Amino acid sequence: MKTEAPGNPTLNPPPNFIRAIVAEDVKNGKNDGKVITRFPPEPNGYLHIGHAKSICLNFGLAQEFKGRCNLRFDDTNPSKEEQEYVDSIMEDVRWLGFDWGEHLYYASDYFDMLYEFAEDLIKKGRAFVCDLTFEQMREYRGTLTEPGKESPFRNRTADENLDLFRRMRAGEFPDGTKTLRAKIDMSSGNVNMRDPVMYRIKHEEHHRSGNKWCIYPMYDFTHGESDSIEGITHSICTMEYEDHRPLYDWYLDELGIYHPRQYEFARLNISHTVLSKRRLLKLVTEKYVSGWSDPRMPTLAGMRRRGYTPEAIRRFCELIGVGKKDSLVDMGMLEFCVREDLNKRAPRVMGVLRPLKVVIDNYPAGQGELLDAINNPEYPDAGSRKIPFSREIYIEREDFMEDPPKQFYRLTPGREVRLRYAYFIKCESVVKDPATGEVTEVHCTYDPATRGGDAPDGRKVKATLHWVSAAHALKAEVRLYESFFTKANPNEIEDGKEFTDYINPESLVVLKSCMVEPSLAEAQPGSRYQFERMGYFCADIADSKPGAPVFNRIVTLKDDWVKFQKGGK
RNA sequence: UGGGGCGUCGGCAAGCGGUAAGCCAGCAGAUUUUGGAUCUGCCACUCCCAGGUUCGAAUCCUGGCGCCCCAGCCA
Repeated sequence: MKTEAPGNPTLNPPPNFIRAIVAEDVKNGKNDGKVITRFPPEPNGYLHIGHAKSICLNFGLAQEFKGRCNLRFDDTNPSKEEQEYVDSIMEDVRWLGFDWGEHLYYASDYFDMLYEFAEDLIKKGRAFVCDLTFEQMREYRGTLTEPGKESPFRNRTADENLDLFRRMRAGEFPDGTKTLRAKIDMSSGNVNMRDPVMYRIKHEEHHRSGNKWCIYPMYDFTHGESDSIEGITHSICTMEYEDHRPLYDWYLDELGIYHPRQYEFARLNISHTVLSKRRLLKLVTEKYVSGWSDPRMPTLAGMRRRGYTPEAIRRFCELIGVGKKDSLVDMGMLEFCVREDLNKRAPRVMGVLRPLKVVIDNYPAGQGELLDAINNPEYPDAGSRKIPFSREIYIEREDFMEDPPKQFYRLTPGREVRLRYAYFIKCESVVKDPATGEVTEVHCTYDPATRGGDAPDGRKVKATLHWVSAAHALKAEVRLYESFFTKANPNEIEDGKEFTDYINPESLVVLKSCMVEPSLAEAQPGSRYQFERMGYFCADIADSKPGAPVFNRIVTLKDDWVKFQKGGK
């Protein structure tokens, strides 16, 4: 089968406030005109479309301004992080089309330096070892409206703190018994500044540093320093970190090291899906889906398996823009991006999802012929192919109606329609299951003069149907995917409900007896097609085999008839 | 009577004192061997509200209102 056409080039991204800041800095020669960004995932889950927005922003900025973007794993919590996640993250970033070159980093590689920074702050009297328990610390922290109280351990001498901290590192104390805290301001309106924890004791093996450490630095104490070490110029993160910026700045200032600037943008929300790691993890661990790469998941792995292209996802990230306000982007926007890409790329093919047998009574039995079909009208280079035609064919069940409404102009008793690339056929009679009354077979006659699909006498038909020759058809499994959640925003949960209550029971419908044209026997796993009139489909990466294809529906075609039916009822 | 952020079309989103871009969706029409694609046209006298400054405000000021985030030894 023909390979798909090349993807759409990425267009110039529209302006946004972060690009404007970066452009201004470059213009003013700040940081010697260099732009160094970073994408800093924690390896505790799979990347999703929300991460794609951040990846496109960070790597996109680096590309545009001839700088670079580092991939840095923010792996400071050994209890949640795993190698499986770092592997998947690297695979997904590459698949999306970005390259970090040599610049792969791990926060855990900075543990030695971070430790020295911590000792430095202790010596400067800006950090202390605290013996408060979990519960006590919560009490001392105060509330959102009341200031906190200072820890009774806050005034230990630098020497004592140093000794204690070294002994923490040496493993002398059990988990949870001591922390290293920054000495800032317990009465700050910003809770992050109320003597935040810098290090905690965790006698746990780390996926990279093994058992070297039993104390691990907190995010706030790690992130800014990591940015500083790497010479990051613009540290871009999501809005919820805005409250952390004063702390980010405090550490860097107290340490007196290179000070990148942090900027925040609003995270992505898309309708009819969830994008929180906690919820995605729940869907996986509680088996609501088959795994992180279930085609219904908004993970990059899921979208890849479903058949989404990296080009479509990048285009989407470009279209939605970057701002600071909460938003809920319509899933239709993402679907538009895949259709836009696949329309130009995907080879056309015929496949009948719910077969209805049609017998062409005046076509000679035992005879057949090969007809020409264009592979992609949007991409002439894709050429054409031959498809077999014979007396018995399958058409889509929904393309025939015995008693149709006026607006239905497909096959119906007495009506003539076109079989794509084949002949005009006219319905003469139907045979029904006597028990159920269901139409099991449609009998037609064809007009030999209309071979190829045009009537020499200029006769017109209203509809063109896709079909597949019964004798030559290849049986295929097709997985129809629909909106994962029934509610536009599954994060808005009514009392007594859970977000999982909004999962669409029809988000996956498996059709085992589809009939597709024989050329699909060679469909390579991962290859994408447009099944004419039905949508875009992708041969499943895991389950599709030559001769026994399995297709995932990526997205339907826009369909005015479906729209009409929905609106009309 | 804590701190931070945000409010421009049904959904995204430009706009940065000179009189509301664009995209998605929707609607109407043309065209069509995919009810696809393509093409045309329509779709915010108005920018959360109220005052004020100004010749002139979505843009500046004041005061309201609404929404989001923060009290992990998570990131």
